[in-house]
Amino acid sequence: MGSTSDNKEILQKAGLRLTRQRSEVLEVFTNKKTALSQADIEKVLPPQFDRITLYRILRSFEGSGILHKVLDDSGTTRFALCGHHCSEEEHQHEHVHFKCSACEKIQCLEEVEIPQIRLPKGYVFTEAKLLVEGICKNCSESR
Amino acid sequence: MGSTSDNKEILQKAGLRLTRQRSEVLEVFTNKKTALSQADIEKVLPPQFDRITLYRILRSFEGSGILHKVLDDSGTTRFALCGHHCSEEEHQHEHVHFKCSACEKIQCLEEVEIPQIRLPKGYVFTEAKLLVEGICKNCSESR
DNA sequence: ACAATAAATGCAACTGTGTTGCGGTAAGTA
DNA sequence: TACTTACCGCAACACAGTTGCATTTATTGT
Ligand SMILES: [Mn+2]
Ligand SMILES: [Mn+2]
Ligand SMILES: [Zn+2]
Ligand SMILES: [Zn+2]
Repeated sequence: MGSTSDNKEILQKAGLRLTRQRSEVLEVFTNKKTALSQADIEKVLPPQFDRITLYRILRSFEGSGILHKVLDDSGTTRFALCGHHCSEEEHQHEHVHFKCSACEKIQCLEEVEIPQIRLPKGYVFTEAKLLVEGICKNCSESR
Repeated sequence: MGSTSDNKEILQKAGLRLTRQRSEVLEVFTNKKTALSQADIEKVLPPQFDRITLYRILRSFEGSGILHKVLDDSGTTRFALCGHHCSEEEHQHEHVHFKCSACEKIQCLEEVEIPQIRLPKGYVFTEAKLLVEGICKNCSESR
């Protein structure tokens, strides 16, 4: 449950002003625990919430290390809350993203690290992004 | 260099008719060896080439195992040529995709396999897609 | 509490990608 | 060569992404 003071802290740390709109968006992310597309968020936000404002909030959150993009071959961009260690200077996301083919939800598996990759000679490694598809815990248990 | 007979074989195996348009698209993929977005392809194709035709060719190639989608957090879908073992029934892509932050090109590293991932209890593994970012061989050598 | 100021919002307008329907065209086949 | 059906090309539309600019509002200092 994201309290107002939590939101305030998060935004202050990021050097962003605390506005009603940003709080609402943060609420959405702390309630749902999955990666969300802009459309997903719009569905749960009040209908008068401005589309462009949401768009800019998402980008600014991404830039300042509050959210990170999640890879997905569906074509639509999704975002998820960053962990502790992310800042404007550096994002740290060496964890796995899991997409459930039953419920279609994508979640961060913060505890699952991406194994070391051995690249061919000449290639320089910077970062790895791993999407695992399968059946999530929820869906595999509920049957 | 993709010869016409190569193209014919590829399409026949996929159960698709050999048309001028499909040949042209296949040419593009065999010449450039990177993953390509629709916009990338349009740039090199003759300008009168129909956008929707290209769209449908890409989807039908994907469905029949000639092309596969490549994950990318840029938002635009990219495609790359599948290896030998892909068919309409099953795609096999347990290899790494590499995105160069200098030239922005994405290529398949067919020889680099995705390591085994150990998921938390309750999660069922189906498939993994890995994008590695860094500097490609070309860019790291040419300086 | 108030004013100053810089950041953030809201609206309009536009670009580009993705998607479907349908009538015409041409590839495969006998 | 003629037939059948896949494929193409065009029109039209849905929707995500993006920018400029005027207005509002959170923050900071008085
Ligand atoms: Mn994550
Ligand atoms: Mn590949
Ligand atoms: Zn699920
Ligand atoms: Zn490069």
